[in-house]
Amino acid sequence: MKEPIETFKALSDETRLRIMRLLVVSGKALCCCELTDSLEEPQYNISRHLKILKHAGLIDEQKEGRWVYSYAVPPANQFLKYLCEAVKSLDEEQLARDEQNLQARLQVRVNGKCTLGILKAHLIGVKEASNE
Amino acid sequence: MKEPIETFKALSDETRLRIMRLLVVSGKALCCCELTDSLEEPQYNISRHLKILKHAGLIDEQKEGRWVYSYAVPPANQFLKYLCEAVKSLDEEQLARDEQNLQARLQVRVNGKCTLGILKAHLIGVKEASNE
DNA sequence: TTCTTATATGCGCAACTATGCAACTATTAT
DNA sequence: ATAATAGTTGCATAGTTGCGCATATAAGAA
Repeated sequence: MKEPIETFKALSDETRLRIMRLLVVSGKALCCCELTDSLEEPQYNISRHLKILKHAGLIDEQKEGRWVYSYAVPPANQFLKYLCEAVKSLDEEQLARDEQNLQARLQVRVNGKCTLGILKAHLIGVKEASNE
Repeated sequence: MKEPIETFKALSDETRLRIMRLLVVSGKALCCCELTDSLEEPQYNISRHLKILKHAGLIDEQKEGRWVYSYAVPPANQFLKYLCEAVKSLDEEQLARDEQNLQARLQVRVNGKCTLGILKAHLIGVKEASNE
């Protein structure tokens, strides 16, 4: 009974749901800085939420030098398959924006790999007042 | 974005997930005391969790005299349909026990309606040490 | 070795959550 | 009207969660 609860909990946070959505719909393995730039959330939050998603068994990761690529684990049972479909079926503006940001961000990959780190400098350390 | 999050949150609690499961798989409208006897959780908790599920739009209710019958709302979109299927697909011992308790409890309905209140007296007010 | 950089994490805090208890409302029965 | 009963809710509390900040780790670059 713990497992499904933990899965629902993992998806109960907006940042985590946004991350899952990008991983699931893109089908790609994305590094922390790409997710940071796409969601426009502080890097340390992305990192923390990735850890929670991983602990819940929804994602896994693969290290490549300084970069850690996270990807959605292929659903191991019906329950996870349905949740995955549920995430895909969401139609929210925020998610569409994230996906656009990701598309743009993926353009700067070199040979299919991230080489740049976080481009939106204000997301690295401190959260600034947004003057946009 | 608030809505899917609230839905996931609603399903992130064990008691609520158990309630939803009973409502979804039985397809019936169940009153608070039937759920209390089935889940063997204090009545006031069942009541509170029903309120949360209702607020999340997953269930609705229908009053009949002193009884309040809650039922799973037919999923209004793909997202909810998938979640509903996910809940149905769960295979947990606890859920099986709940369903057995419910079947037994439904036997005592008269003309398809509950007439008895809570049968397991210790679930009414105070939570006692279980000597079973 | 030293610097840079991608990612991770300890700390403190404010907000939220589930719970037990007790008291309450609302509806039916006597 | 009074009692009984199905369900609700306010309060206090213990536990959890997400966040900002600062700093740490780890791996490549100079």
